[in-house]
Amino acid sequence: MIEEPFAPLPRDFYARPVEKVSIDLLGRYIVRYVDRQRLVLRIVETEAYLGVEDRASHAWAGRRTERTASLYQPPGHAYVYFIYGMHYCLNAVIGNGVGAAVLIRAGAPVEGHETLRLNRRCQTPPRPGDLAGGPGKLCQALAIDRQLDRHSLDTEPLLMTQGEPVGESEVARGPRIGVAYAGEAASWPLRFALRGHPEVSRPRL
DNA sequence: CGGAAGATCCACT
DNA sequence: GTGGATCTTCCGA
Repeated sequence: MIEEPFAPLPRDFYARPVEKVSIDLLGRYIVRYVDRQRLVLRIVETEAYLGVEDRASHAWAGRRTERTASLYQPPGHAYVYFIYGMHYCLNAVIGNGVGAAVLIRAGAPVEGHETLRLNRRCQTPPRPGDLAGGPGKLCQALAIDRQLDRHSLDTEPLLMTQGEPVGESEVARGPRIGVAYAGEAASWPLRFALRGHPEVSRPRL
């Protein structure tokens, strides 16, 4: 049967190896309700963070602090954190007990273009990547902050849905962004994107 | 308790 | 391509 694009992804969607989930999330929708308006982005870029064994992960070496407690929730919950004094980043938790998660790095506008643009305070018309071409931009466009940390991603006001799934042949991969400090893990190819999509963040894959 | 760094973005050269 | 903004979080002392 054909799944409706706005049917929520079930919790067990996330209960798989983090790399698989990172790839499978490409093409899916992020659906966000704000003041009864529905905003929709199609996910075009993700990154996998493996947890305890991954020096780039907030759960590296088994770290478990007040902030990173969210990484140890059951599958399909949100981990939203504040970074660089001004940005938020959204993750989907895998729930495997070692702190694995998928960072949502970029999305393409599907619904609510005008509100997305206003949230981002950018000129009209926006250029590709302006609205949600980066993890901080994506959260700003969707008005996501720490209030949504620990939110279950199969219910309003923030959910991930079936969207428009893609085949693995459409997926490009490469090293993750902004983790140069992570030693060997910095070169692991755990960044994934829809091949050639204009809304993917820089540098392009 | 202090200092350093950060899963980023933007303006400027 | 480079540097500044801005402040929470974390770790070591």
